[in-house]
Amino acid sequence: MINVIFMGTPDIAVDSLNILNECPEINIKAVITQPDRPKGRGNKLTPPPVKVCANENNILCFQTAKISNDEELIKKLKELKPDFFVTFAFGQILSQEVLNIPKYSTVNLHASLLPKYRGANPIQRCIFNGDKKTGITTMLTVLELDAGDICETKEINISDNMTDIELRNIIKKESGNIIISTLKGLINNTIKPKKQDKKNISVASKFTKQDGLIDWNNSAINIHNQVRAMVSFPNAFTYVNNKMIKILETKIGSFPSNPENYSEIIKITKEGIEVGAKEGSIIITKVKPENKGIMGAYDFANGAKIHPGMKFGDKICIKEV
RNA sequence: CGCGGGAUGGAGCAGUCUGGUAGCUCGUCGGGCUCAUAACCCGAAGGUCAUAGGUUCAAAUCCUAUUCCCGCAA
Repeated sequence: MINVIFMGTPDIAVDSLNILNECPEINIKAVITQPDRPKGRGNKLTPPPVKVCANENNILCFQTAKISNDEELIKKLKELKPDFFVTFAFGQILSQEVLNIPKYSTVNLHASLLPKYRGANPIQRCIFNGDKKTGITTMLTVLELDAGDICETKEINISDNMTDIELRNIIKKESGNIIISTLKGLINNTIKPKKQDKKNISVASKFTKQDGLIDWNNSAINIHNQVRAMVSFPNAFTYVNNKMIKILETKIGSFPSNPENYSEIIKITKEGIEVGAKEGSIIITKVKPENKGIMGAYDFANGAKIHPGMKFGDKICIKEV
């Protein structure tokens, strides 16, 4: 029996926790997650998804804002005598004292092919950059962020229209199996962790609201990648009639590049609103206007009286951030 | 009680301030034109205006309460 303590927070980690929990050779001694946070409309206190999952499965669950300073929790963790810590999107940096607790090691799941895209936002960044493939990596956790030796990797192909939500769901489903095989491999000594290739290191930072503003002087393919990388957050957006609209889904259009028509609406069809960009055009197919729900671009054009010849991005007034 | 927007035929919206015949762009159905069409022309069906009370001769519109949906900020 392998004794594991699982550390994670958001939804993407929930499947892995479930799969580990169902594995007969693995015993989850406890789950560590972030505290409940005020969230959404009305600032309601919301528990992290991993906590909800732990409660449903009657797994011991601790919440802490900073594990490396939580002497009481560290003491409890030592008493549980875990073989491994497994971390996945935990959102906290572990101290050396914490890393020393498990009998074998701390294993981290990371949603990229390390050493590419170290850091907080590997899933969205690889789509944003137009990559054709990414993957999942298991690694030994060290003090430096995502710099530990690599245990196993699994490659995932990114299709041309895949969104960050779709990619996240794939990773969510796949990651449970790779972590189990890594734990077994480490115990049986069939996995020999390898150093990361320092030449290929890159860091993936989080997006801010401002990263969502569409630059219509950008190429059609770059705008398309921006839109599909940001569907969950913060959303690609532009302005029309002095109102903000979020753009949730696009296709590459067929109109040729013409510096005169950057940001101009070329035509409106049932398929969507076609807009000029550098190196091609973009067909907007799904939008979310200010204070409205998600709707088809054609429906939006009907109601909001959008016509060819109008331009996106006019009358922009962005508040200082 | 963090701030704010919204609910009107099948879809997206206007009308509400200033109460008085249910409107716009589409969709659907029927007909016409066309080699043809996501185009154009003619006609039709389809709405307890979120719910419950109140004010009024009269409420989508004003007042009160309720439900549901959404944006922003953290």
